[in-house]
Parts: sequence; structure tokens; C-alpha cells
Amino acid sequence: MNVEAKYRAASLYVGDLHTDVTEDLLFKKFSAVGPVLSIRICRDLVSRRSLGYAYVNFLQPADAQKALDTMNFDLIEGKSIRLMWSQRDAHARKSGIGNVFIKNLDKSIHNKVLYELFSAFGKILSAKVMSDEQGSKGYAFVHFQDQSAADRAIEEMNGQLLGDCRVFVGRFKSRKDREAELRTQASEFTNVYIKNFGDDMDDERLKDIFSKYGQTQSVRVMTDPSGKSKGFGFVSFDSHEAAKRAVEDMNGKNINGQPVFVGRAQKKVERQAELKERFEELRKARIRASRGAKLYIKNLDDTIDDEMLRKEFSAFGAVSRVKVMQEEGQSKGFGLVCFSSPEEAARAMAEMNGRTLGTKALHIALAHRP
DNA sequence: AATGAGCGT
Repeated sequence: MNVEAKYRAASLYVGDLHTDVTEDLLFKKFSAVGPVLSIRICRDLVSRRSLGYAYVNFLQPADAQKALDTMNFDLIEGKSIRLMWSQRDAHARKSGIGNVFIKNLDKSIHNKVLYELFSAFGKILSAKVMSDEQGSKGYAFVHFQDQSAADRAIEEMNGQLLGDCRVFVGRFKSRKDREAELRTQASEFTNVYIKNFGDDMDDERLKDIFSKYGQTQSVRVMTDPSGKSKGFGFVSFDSHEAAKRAVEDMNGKNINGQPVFVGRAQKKVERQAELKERFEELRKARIRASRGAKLYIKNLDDTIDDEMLRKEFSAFGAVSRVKVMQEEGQSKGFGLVCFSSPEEAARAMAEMNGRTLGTKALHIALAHRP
């Protein structure tokens, strides 16, 4: 074995390091196992800030093995370090072979316990419970060296009760694969959401209306505590084809004399994510629209308030917002006026800049940050 | 509910 290969065999990767951890500290820690040839904490080229991982190069491979066996998940600066053999082949690390995803993991289960639980199935390259300042996030990854070990772990562990939770254990899927899978599931929906049918509705009648599209599994009109319809409900069909027909045929049709919305039922989180995204879009659009349409006004007379400012500026266009900045009910002497277009704002600035309002001459500029 | 991050001299 040449020199390089020999040292390679004694190199450990240390991940999940606190950024304050120094070479010195690591040297002291790992020297307790055996002679350390070198330590390298990887740092940002410019800021020199730790990237949160390091290499520990032992002189003897046996010492590296010993460190791996005895120091994995030890806490440094309160963070559990993750030890692995240095594996420089990116494909070997990222192929996903042998990688297992675990969710619904009892929060009391930490890295070491996870490692011990799963090492029964084969050699583990890396194990990690995802966590934040609050502790475990309830999901984890165990990367086995061999796919066969991963398969055994899935077979044996999926659905087991660990602590108070029945864990899910399955093959790891990349984000891309996972998203594709979710899209496929969504496209094969069987559950249908119906809204805007008013309060004159019950399960039986809703079932009557939708049964013509296929066999239903469950039909439910959502009600308030007094039992009154909330105007929306769900119909779950046996087949996707039936659900699809129901959506295609019923969406926009009248029930109780009003057009109803009929579409794929979304999960709550999915719906929330969509609403959030839509809200974000709206916010961005508003910012885009207000670019160049917002005036910053200084040297305001103390007596000028929102209403007066609005009145003065409305002559130049549609004022969407006015605000005289205040502190303890007292004008701070400056404010903002937003128009619906940059043209209106420019006109207002040309006409009003320097004009006296009350006792003082206005100083107007375009507000830069919308 | 949740499908990482991470590889140098």
C-alpha cells in the first residue's frame, strides 16, 4: 500500500460540527484514541468560517476505527458530531443505495439509540435524527452500506412501535422523486371537495347527487357544532375515474340554485401551502406595481394628517395609500404617498415639490424601497 | 407532517 492510500484508510469525516469548534479542540479529543497525523476543518475561502465538517487523519487505521466505534455522536459545544469514513467518491455518497428514511419517530429517540436500533440490520455509513434547537424533529435517515441491509431494516422496522410512536421506515427518496410521486398521487385522486352549496344539505342528499358518477366510499357534509351545513363537504369515490367524472361534470353546476366548486380534495397542509404561495405572489405583484409609484414626503407641517395629504395628492391620480409617520400621536414631519402608477407619482412630484402646505414647503422624493 | 448533507490536502 502506498503512503497516500495508507493515510486514506485512516481518515475520518466529521460532520455536524458546531462552527465554533477549532482544530485544536478536535486534535485534543481524537488524540485520546491514538496518534493523530492531522486535522482539517473545512472553511469558507473568504470568511474562514467553519463549514461544519472536518477530517481527522490518524496514523493508524485501527485508531480511526476505534474513534468511529467510541466517539460517534459525542457532543461538542452541545452538538452531536457525526463520524463517517472519508468517502470521496460523490456517487457512492449520493446514489441513494442503502439509504433509509424514517418518520413518525418518537422525539425521545436520539442519534445513538437510532444507530443502535438499526445497526442490527447491517453496516451503517451514516445515521442522523433531524433536529433543531427544540430537539428531534421526529424524522431521521439511516444510510446502510448495502441495500440488502436497508431492505431488512425496512421489512423489520416499518410499523414498529418505538416509544409512543409507530414508525414509518422506507426507502429514501430524493426531493425530486418525492415531488414526482406526490404529483402522481394527486393526479390519481379519489377524494372530491365540494363547496358553496349553502346550508340546506346533508350527507344523504349529497350522496344522491354524486352517486351517479360511481361507487362512493364516504360522503360528508361539514357542519358547525349545531349540526348546520357549513356549505362544503367531501365525497370519496372508489375509483379515480369516478372522482374525475364528478369533477368534470359537476364543477360550476348549480346545487340549491347556486354554482358550486367541485375539485380534487387537498390535504390541509397542501391547501395551506398553496394559499401561502398565492399570498406571496400577490404581495410580490403589489411590490412590483408600486415600484416608482411611491413618494417620500419630508418637511411636513405638524398639522398635516393622512386625510389632508390624501386630499392634496388625489388630484394627480389614484392614491392607494397615505401615511404620515407619527410618534405618540405627534407627526414626525414626514410620510408616504402611494399612487397606482409611476406616471401619476411623477406628475404629483413635479407639481407638488416645493409647494407650501400649511406653513412649510414640501420636499418630495421617490421612495426607493417599495 | 417530515424524503439531509456531505468530502480536503
